[in-house]
Amino acid sequence: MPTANSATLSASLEDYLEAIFWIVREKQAVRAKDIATRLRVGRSSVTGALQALAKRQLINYAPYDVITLTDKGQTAATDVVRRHEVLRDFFVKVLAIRSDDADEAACRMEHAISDATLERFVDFIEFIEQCPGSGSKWIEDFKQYCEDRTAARDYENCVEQDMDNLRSKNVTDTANAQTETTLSKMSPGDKAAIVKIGGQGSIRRRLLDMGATAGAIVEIERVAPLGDPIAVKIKGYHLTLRKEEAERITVNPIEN
Amino acid sequence: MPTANSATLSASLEDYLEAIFWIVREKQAVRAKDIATRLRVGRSSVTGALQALAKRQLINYAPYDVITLTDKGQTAATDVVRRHEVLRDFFVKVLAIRSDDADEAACRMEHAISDATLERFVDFIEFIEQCPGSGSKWIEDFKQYCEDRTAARDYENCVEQDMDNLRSKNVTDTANAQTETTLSKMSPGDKAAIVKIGGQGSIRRRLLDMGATAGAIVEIERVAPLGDPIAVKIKGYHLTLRKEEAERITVNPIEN
DNA sequence: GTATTATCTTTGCTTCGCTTAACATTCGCT
DNA sequence: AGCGAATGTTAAGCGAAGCAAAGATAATAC
Repeated sequence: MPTANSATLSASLEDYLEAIFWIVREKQAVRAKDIATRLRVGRSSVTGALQALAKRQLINYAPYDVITLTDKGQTAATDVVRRHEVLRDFFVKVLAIRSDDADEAACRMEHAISDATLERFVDFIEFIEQCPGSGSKWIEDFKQYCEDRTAARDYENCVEQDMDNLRSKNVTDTANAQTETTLSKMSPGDKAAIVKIGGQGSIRRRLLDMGATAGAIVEIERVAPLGDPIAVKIKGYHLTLRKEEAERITVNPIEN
Repeated sequence: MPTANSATLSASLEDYLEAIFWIVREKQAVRAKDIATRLRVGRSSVTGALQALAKRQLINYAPYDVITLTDKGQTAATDVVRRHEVLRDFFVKVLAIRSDDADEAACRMEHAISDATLERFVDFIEFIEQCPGSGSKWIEDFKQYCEDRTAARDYENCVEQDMDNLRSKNVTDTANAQTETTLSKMSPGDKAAIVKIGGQGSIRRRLLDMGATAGAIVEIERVAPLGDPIAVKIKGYHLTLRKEEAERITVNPIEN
């Protein structure tokens, strides 16, 4: 039943195809050695992969002969390369990730992304580039914000200074300092930016460890009947806080 | 050399761990059957995976006994789940992907994302939620833009109307209609928004097929000495245009 | 308290992707 | 031309992940 033929290409074979694509660009001929070096794989593995690709009619292959992409292979390779480049572009242009890190990340994710998702990434990048007025300035802000945060994280007790940083820059400039409240007063679905984490229990430690310094967003997920265990999400982490802990956390509600 | 023990967890084992995590949440006890159903896998495969997880001290497992996560397993599972949720949140909140599609996409990508990249996603989501003033309105615009585009794509000759759409909404509101030029006049590194694709050669067809309607961004990559073959990138596709083809494409340059 | 059913586990097999070691071929040099 | 080095291929084998079928155990029914 499981025909190993056309339908889908394994991540591994996609990598080989991609490698061939690039080597064709860089050099004239494609040698197995180059593929092996590029993919950090034994030469014999390359032979195996080439045979698999040939069986799928993606490359023209005969032992000891030069390797070329068939039309079908060219199409498939182009597709993989596009996925890679779209992801890398996104990482670089939007997430402000260093170019080589972005490349590596793209390499790993390119095999897992769905068509629909990929197109959304494309649209997103395009949208940003179309909006020099608001969009790219906004992205610039984000990049700046990334740098500040990373820098700030190195300090131990960075709560106050982070707060200042954020207040002055990114948070809405309308004066909402008056709306400050504590986490214990919020309801499920609400979001808030952390202003200050009081107390010094293990919770505080844990929050700081996960990077929940001032400015981080807390989302209230569930509040138990008496308001005691409060389930929140912060930086993607789910966390359950005691009411007394939540009371020591000053936040700035965000209108939805 | 390749120790199969602690260091990294295969994508498959991460899936099992994640499944256990969720089943613990939903039901009381974790039964192998549930895992099998959830992961669409034979029961015997589950046994195998459980043994592998037990060997890595991630679960407490004895034949025919109930399954629980060890502390280490709990940590590992939480980590996987966080990756999943961060990605899903990003897909839903930023890319405006339907919730269940987002879930599926996250499921596939969660095993491939690096720590650094994940944190950037977290920061990005946080940044958006912190900026109700500019950020989320801007994201709303993007969502709107996505819908418009998808709708518009259904038409055959949607160039003109797409153009109107974009002009009135997202493109900078300063009057830059005067700066229109043709693709053949741009230099490497330049970016431009497509205004109109003239002619009716196969290139036009190809451009439309890849979704390069008006508003799409073209990036000039290389221009040959006499300006004849022009290499461009559009929607992630690399494309080589003849000069005469490029002359028929009206564009709106984007200042860098 | 047994009998039936549902659920696990074991066994044995397949595929994939990789490895090392040995063998084959081609290339480059004199 | 011929020899050695570089490169490519085959063979054997390993671990991961999956499957089906058969055996073992637990849960339930009667």
